Amino acid sequence: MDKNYDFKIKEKKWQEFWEKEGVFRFDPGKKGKIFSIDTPPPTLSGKMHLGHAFSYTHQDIVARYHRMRGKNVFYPFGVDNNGLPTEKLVEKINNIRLHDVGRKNFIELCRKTIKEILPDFIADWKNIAMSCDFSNIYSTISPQVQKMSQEYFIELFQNKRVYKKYAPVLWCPECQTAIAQADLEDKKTNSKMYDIEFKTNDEKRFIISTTRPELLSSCVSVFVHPDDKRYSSLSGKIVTVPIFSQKVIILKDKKVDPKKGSGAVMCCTFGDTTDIDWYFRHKLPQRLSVEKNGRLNDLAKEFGGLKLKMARQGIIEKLKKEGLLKKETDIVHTVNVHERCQTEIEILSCSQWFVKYLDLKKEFLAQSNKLKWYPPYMRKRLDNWIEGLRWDWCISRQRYFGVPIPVWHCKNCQKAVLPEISDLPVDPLHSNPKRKCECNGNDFIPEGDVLDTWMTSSLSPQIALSMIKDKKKQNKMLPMSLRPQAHDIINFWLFYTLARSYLHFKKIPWGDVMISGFVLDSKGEKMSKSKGNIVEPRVILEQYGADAMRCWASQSSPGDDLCYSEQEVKIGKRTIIKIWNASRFCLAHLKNYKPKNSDIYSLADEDKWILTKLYRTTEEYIKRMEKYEYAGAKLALDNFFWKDFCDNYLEIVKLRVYENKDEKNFRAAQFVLYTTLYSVLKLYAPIMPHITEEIYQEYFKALEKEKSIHLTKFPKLNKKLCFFAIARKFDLVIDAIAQIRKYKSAHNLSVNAEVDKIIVKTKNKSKLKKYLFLLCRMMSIKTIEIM
RNA sequence: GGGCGAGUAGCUCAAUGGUCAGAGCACUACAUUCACAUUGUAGGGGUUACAGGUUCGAGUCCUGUCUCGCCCACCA
Repeated sequence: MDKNYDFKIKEKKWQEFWEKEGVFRFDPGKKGKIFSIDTPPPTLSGKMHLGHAFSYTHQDIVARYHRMRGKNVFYPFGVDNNGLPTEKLVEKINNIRLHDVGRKNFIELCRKTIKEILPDFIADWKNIAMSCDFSNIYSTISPQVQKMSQEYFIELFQNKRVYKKYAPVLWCPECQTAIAQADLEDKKTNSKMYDIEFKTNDEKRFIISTTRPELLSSCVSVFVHPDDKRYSSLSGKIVTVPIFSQKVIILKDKKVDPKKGSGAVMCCTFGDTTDIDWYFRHKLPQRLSVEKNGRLNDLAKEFGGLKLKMARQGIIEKLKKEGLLKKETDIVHTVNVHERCQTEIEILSCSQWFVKYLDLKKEFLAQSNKLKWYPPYMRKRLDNWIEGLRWDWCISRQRYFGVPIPVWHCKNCQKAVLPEISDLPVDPLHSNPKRKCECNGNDFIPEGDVLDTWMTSSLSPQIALSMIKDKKKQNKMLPMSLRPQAHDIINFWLFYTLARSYLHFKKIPWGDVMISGFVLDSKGEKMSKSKGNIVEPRVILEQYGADAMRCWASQSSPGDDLCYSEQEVKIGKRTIIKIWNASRFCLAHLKNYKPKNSDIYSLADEDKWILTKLYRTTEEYIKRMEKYEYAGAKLALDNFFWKDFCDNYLEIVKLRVYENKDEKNFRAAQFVLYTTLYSVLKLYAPIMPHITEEIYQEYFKALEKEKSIHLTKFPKLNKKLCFFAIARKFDLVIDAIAQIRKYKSAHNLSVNAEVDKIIVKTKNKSKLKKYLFLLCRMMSIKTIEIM
């Protein structure tokens, strides 16, 4: 073995080897119980961020662990490259806006851009040593996936779970599309509360408070609290809205908070969700003055055509001039913004497609309860979300690059006409139905909207399994074993997948759910471009390598956030070097050694001690890993490897391997070095796949049939190599060694310094006696007295 | 406002209700041929956020308080 381990050369070498040899290719016919993973298909973006490197490492450790436990692991890989996120990326890269270039050109540009950036993007996942089957990567915009997405849409349509309706919807004026409840985010904003004077028909003046004076033209009523005595005489009266002069009625509703502002509030169609509620409950008229492009329309009179912010300024100025603006107060309040672009959302009425599921909350909660959550408390997040659902799922997007909604509308009777399954995928804009409408009509208006990207990615279990040719096998693999993902998309991807699985199959999509936390910067703050505290995985890989990065990532438990610390990546690198050097020592004494079972009859007590510790460590490691506690498993292994094996056992065994006097005794030591080192490597393999592969190939491969350490199985827990009583006795020797080291350290002596006589204090005089000779030789002491 | 989680050494975190609460990092001292200075040995460092309670025994269980983080709701 070389003196130094060069990760830059070796990591690349083994990644290429795994790929070339198809080490992680899935073979449905292979022996072993299947362990299937619903890998999160990363959303296509320029490059991987550290949060990805972190959470994908966790799932990869799990995949590698189960593979080495003898399971047949199905670990697919896909890329989510359709819909709004991809469109936003393409707009950014090419510095264009979708509506400016037109549908055809934009879709072409999307395809071209994806083709250019996809290989580099996928390479990032290979570089962190994901053990996915990369021989067959799915893409959510591929014709096959589009076909599936449309097919399942049609199924929902036929089951009356999907409907189109003219209704108030959440709207992003920036992206110019309807969005869903899940796409909202909170944002704290500095704003102003304006007190504006209204006047009733009989000239009574009163104040309403609003943060959105630009919606005055949309005002359809004024609300006060039923018990608010200040306004009891006003209710039922007609008021005139300032500037726009529409007459509206004053109504009572308990939702009004008398303490807020003046206690009187205007209701607009639509300012917020309360307005929608009032619109339906009080059967109010609609006055929609906000257009889809975020500008006011003619209802806003001279402010028509202005963007909302400009309109607000103009309206405020006019109110001031007319003496109707009584007060401005600075406030900080939270507004809903679109998660993809941070633009404040509007509510407007238009025709959209929805998945009807609000009636299924109870069923969804029951499904959530059937899942095994790691950590368990994450379930509450989902349950909370399900309980708080208020809108059916709006699934249509007024965008271009996505899965088209496979529907035509009959011009004659307005009915929706759907394609045949065998004709999928279709783009209604470029094809016609193959048969006439039921009404005999033959003229159609194609549906131009595309599906919400989550409509497709919520089918990830089906998409992943569709890559397995054997249909029977596919069905048997549902539910899948595990969904690993980060906690930020529990409300999106996890929920939607659970919902789809229930709607289509009445099944849970997977048995286990493992949730990863976030990566924070060294100060515990979120990483963001604006703060300039982003750490790129590429930089870490370049400097310390993938194994070191994985070593860092594996110290956090499921659900826990982790602060990035370069110092801790360095510890990962140190561990790798330690493994390398310990292996060099062991292998130097294992030349031409072939393990024989008979060697165990000559085991010395120190051998039995370390083998027992190994047994216990392996047991603990497996126990932890089965519960997805990779951090705990690693901790147990680190302690064993560093302290028990390197610091103590290797130091003790040196006497024997260097002097090499007794053949049997020597072979026993070799047996232990072989067994322990090999076990340590295997147990480290899921966490640090490259260094362990390198040492396996260097030595163990010649004695094994598997072409990669990652295809070998973990050491079996063998009771024959477990000697609890002797190990307990030998702990006294370890204690004595510690005492002697302490003495030498206190007297500024080197560990090897010769000492004439040392007195060791112990309660187990008789037990320790047996080991005095060993202690003397190991610690360079002439005589030891025990007390 | 509702829900969830966390609070243990300077920092990052361990610890089935059961020995004197442990590691790593950082700090200090010492040690250099023999796997490894990308090292080893040792040392200092604690009112386990606070206040009660249950128990033979509490970092761990219960109640309350405080602080921080996250999710959801509110958004006039």
